[in-house]
Amino acid sequence: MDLVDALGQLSFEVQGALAEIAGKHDLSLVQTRLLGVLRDREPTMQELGRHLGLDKSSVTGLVLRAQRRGLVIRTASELDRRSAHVIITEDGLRLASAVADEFARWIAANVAAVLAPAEQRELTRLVKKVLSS
Amino acid sequence: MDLVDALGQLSFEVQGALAEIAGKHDLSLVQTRLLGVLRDREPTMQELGRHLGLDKSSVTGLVLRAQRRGLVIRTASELDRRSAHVIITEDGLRLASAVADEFARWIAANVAAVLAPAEQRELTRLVKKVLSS
DNA sequence: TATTGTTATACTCTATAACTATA
DNA sequence: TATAGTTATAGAGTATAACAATA
Repeated sequence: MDLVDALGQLSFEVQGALAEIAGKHDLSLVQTRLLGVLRDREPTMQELGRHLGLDKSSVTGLVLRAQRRGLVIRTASELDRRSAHVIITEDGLRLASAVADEFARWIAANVAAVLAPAEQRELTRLVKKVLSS
Repeated sequence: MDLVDALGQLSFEVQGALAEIAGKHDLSLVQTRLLGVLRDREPTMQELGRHLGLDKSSVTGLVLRAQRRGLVIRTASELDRRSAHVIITEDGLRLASAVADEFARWIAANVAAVLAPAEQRELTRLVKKVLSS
C-alpha cells in the first residue's frame, strides 16, 4: 500500500468514525461542521456558506433545521438589515463539545494507542506540515 | 494543533479533494466508492451494502442510478434466484480509473511535494500502522 | 419460516432560478 | 443596480417498514 492508498483509506476511516459519533447524537456530519464553525464565530448566512463551501440556499435549510432543534438562533444585523447572524446556543455548544470529546477519545483509542509517543509526535508533525501548505 | 485536530482536519481536506475530483466527473463520493468496490468484486446487493455500510434499500437506488448511466449492470445469480450480482462496465471502470488517477496526482501535488522522500515513507508507515489495528 | 431484494414513504442535504427586501 | 437571504423546485442519498419471490 502506497501513500495514496494510505491517506485515502485513513480519510474514510476518520470521517466514518466522526459520522458514527455524530449520528449517536442525531447529528449529520454537516450539522456537526456547522456547530464547529459556530464555536468561534457569529457569521452571517453568507459567511457561513463560505466556511462550509455551500450555496446560500443550502445554508438556509441547514440553519433552519438546527434552529428547530434549538442548537442555533438567528439575530438581525444592526448594520445591514438584509443580513442575519447565526449564533450557537448553549445546547448547541454542549452538543458540539460532546461530539468533539468523543472524537478525541476515538483518536486516542484507535491512533494514539497504536503508536509510540515519539511516533505520535512525528505523525502530528508530518500532517501539520502537509496541512500548512 | 494536536494529533486530534491534525487528523480531523486532514480527513476533511482529503475527502473534500476527492469529492471535488469526483464531482468533475459528475460522480458523488458514494458513487465513487461504489465503483471502487466493484473494481475487485462482483457482489450481490446485500454484500455491496455491507461493503458500503448501507441498508439494502439504499443500495437499490444507488445501483439503479449507476445503472441508468451505464456504469454497472445487474445479472441474476445462478445459485440463488433471489440474488443479483452487480458488475461494473467498461465505462464504469474507465471512470473509476480516471478519478483514482486524478486523486493520485492530487496527493502527489499536495502531500508528496511538501515532504522529503524519507518523510513520505515515514508518513506512509505510520498511517499503515494505524490502519492495520 | 428465513432471506434477498424492491417499493412506499419520509427526511436530510444540495444546487439553480426566481423572488423580496434592503443597500 | 447590486447584494443578502428565502422560496420553489428538483434530485441524490439515506433509513424504516411492508411486501414479493425464493430458499
